[in-house]
Amino acid sequence: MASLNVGSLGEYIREQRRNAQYSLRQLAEVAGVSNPYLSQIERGLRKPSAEILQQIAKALRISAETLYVQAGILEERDGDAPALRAAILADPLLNERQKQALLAVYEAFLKENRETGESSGAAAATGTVPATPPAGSADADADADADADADTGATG
Amino acid sequence: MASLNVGSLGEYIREQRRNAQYSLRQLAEVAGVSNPYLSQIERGLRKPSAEILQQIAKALRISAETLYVQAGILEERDGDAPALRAAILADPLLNERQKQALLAVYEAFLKENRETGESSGAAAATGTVPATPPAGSADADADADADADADTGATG
DNA sequence: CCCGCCCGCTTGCAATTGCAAGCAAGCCGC
DNA sequence: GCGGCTTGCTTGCAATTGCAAGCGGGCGGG
Repeated sequence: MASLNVGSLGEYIREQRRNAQYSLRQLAEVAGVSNPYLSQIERGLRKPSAEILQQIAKALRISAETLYVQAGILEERDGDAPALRAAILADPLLNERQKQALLAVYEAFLKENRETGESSGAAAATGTVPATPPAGSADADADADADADADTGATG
Repeated sequence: MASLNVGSLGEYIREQRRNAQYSLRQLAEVAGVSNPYLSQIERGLRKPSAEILQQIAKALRISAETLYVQAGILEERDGDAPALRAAILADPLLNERQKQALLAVYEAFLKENRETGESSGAAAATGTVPATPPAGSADADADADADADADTGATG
């Protein structure tokens, strides 16, 4: 696996963790992995197995597939727009009429966004749900420190 | 990972390999893994990484996702309504309002289907494509031997 | 008999993965 | 100042992963 992918995986996990306002130890605990290992993963020093990615994803409340894609072990649904199209078409719980209807709604929204130039440019593009940290802590201070570390990490 | 899953993974790979009429060594070579390791995988003695599964799947000309599902590192798609939910929430081209709207439509369809008991239950099977073996060999004999081994392997 | 080829599997080992124990630094209250 | 707590990271180690070298067996041809 190219270290480039592993690097982006770690950055991605760190980003999601911060979005969720978890400290490294908090996420490690919730995910059931050791905090040093999670640190190494975030810094791209280790390449975690799919099981570990699954655990991390679950703790971050994102889909495991998202992390698999980042790790390069799953193909991206290439093209964000086609991804949802494919998902709609592949959903076994919908019949053909409903699929087409959903697609039509989706296309209408895309068109609307193109015309208004509006989209959810929120950083939570991956559907991250900011979770409350498990324990109270000096959140403001932790964020400040985390930002400084993030700059350092980007160098790695 | 429960050894049960690993066991079924190995059995599945062996089955697909036989369908493709590959010997263990042939598949190992095409997949780019060592033949002893492939043997161990098939017998459930080792739990391969996603990368190895990817290589094996490619050699067998099946989707990697199929093997991921067998290995338990990917959720099976069928009946997995949350997958489309996740896709909607993950789509970066939609804003929050549109995401919620699409989800509402989706939920309405699911409810409709539950009441009518109707859905397009087209099950896209794993689509195994038997491939021709890379080299000619005593296929009949190899199959006979392989069957005997298969029985032994099932005991393990 | 021999040899060569094929088959699947055994075994020992190096590299990798994931962890436990612990470090250093920052912040806060006394 | 101190101690207690939090933070992210370092380090050594055990277990696991994947491989190379090789085994034993079957088959066919000389």
